[in-house]
Amino acid sequence: MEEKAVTGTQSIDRACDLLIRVLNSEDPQTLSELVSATGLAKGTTSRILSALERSGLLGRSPFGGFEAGPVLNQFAVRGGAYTALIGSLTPAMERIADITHETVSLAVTGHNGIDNIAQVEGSYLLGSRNWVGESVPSHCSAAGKVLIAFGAADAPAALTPRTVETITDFSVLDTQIRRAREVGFAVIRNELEQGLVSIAIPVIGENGKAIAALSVSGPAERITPGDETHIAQLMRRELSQVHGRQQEGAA
Amino acid sequence: MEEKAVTGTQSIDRACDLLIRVLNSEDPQTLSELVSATGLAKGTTSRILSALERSGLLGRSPFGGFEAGPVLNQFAVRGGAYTALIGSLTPAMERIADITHETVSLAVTGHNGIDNIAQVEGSYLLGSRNWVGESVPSHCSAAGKVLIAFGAADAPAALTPRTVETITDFSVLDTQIRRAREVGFAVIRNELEQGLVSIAIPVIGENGKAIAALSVSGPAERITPGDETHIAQLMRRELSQVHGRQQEGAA
DNA sequence: ACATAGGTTCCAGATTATGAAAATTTTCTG
DNA sequence: CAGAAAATTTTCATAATCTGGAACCTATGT
Repeated sequence: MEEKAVTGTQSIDRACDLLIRVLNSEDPQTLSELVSATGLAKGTTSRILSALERSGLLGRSPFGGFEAGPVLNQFAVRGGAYTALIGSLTPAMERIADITHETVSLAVTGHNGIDNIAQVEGSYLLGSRNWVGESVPSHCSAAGKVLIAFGAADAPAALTPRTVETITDFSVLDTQIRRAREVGFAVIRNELEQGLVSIAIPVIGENGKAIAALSVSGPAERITPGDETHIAQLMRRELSQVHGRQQEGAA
Repeated sequence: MEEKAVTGTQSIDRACDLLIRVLNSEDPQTLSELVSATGLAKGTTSRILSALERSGLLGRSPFGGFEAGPVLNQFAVRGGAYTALIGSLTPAMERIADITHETVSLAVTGHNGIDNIAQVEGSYLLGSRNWVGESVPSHCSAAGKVLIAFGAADAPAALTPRTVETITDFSVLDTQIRRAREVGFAVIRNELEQGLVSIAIPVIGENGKAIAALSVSGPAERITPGDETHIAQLMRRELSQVHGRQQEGAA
């Protein structure tokens, strides 16, 4: 289990870390904040950030902090790799939301967990907030379980608990994964957040592998254990009516 | 005129260059392609790309090439810094397109030229294609001239010609910039592409400086020199009706 | 005007990135 | 399917590059 150390890229690893920290921060990050967050030397940090700024990957907020630069903002405007997938599935997601009145989400395997890439709100007032752009651990999300079950994601190295009901035992997780593979859907109930229930099915790409997960989420009071199979079937039905290929998938 | 060499970031500069090349390519880029494009050693390139992939900034296409990774795709889904600006100006752009029947574009100062970040099509069949996500040099676009005139962009170091009518003389450009500052709009006519006319006005931010440029583009046969002032006035009128602040601007 | 915090530049030193070549994997091709 | 060719990754000795502490700026606030 020895983490084989990768060498020859210290400065690049540091630069990537800094860049990603800035991209994942809501507000511009100052040099000092990044210095204390990373523990790097002030001079080193300044030099790396300047290089990233020079390349246009980072930019400076008018009030003096680092933020995403023109190159990446331009990239965002062009729309990332998920655009085609989201576009092809949005109609189905809207129909599912219409029928269930619950929030419908689309997620893919991200670099560090499961990335939520699209969401359609249900009509209930009490529902999930918008978590597009956020990531969750794979072991405590329905989408994550389904993506693991269908070979598109890995379980995290450590099963960090989010609630008292979060799965923290690999054998339990494994059992659920196997069951998900059998029945074709996965569920979480109070495992990510108290009172939150979510049911997910895989979105299968042209190569027969899962490329994303479609899920319905709502409060445990509304979505009973008896509803789970029904909701999964509903999602499968609507998904099967998505005509044509879903464009190139996303990892 | 000596380019003062920046030192201490060779590897990071190379990594940024590789990353940006991949992001700006339509198709996944293979190692070999990137090696010959950059002239770097094979081993070095492989090592740097692996580091970028490890961080999630880059990913591997199923067919074996480098493409934007999950971290950046997730960033794109969240919507970049321009989202608020585009959102607040889209209604005005649509009204302008309705009235003129021509294509209306929004551009900001990018890292290497002028970046087109939004576009509304006119009703004419003959019109500009969608160039959202692309960049043009500042000296041969109307948006670029206006952004230079209002202090939001710089002229390129070299005035590379795009057509026989492209301005290649700094004194001519300077005269036009000064004129643009006086009349409040800028024009290109056959300077970016034969037959293409574009008229741009600045979008002024809260701090009184230009943050973007709004432009109308169409064929020279339809947009005569006599129309220029008229179109600029129309744009200014619609822009002035954008209620409220335009959110935080973009550099 | 002074002090303070935040940021940049400098420089000697050794850790770190480099690139040629070998090893490995993948992709053609007959 | 084998065997060759191409593409990619890994290895390793070398020195060039990056590092980090301290000095040096420059805003901001008192």
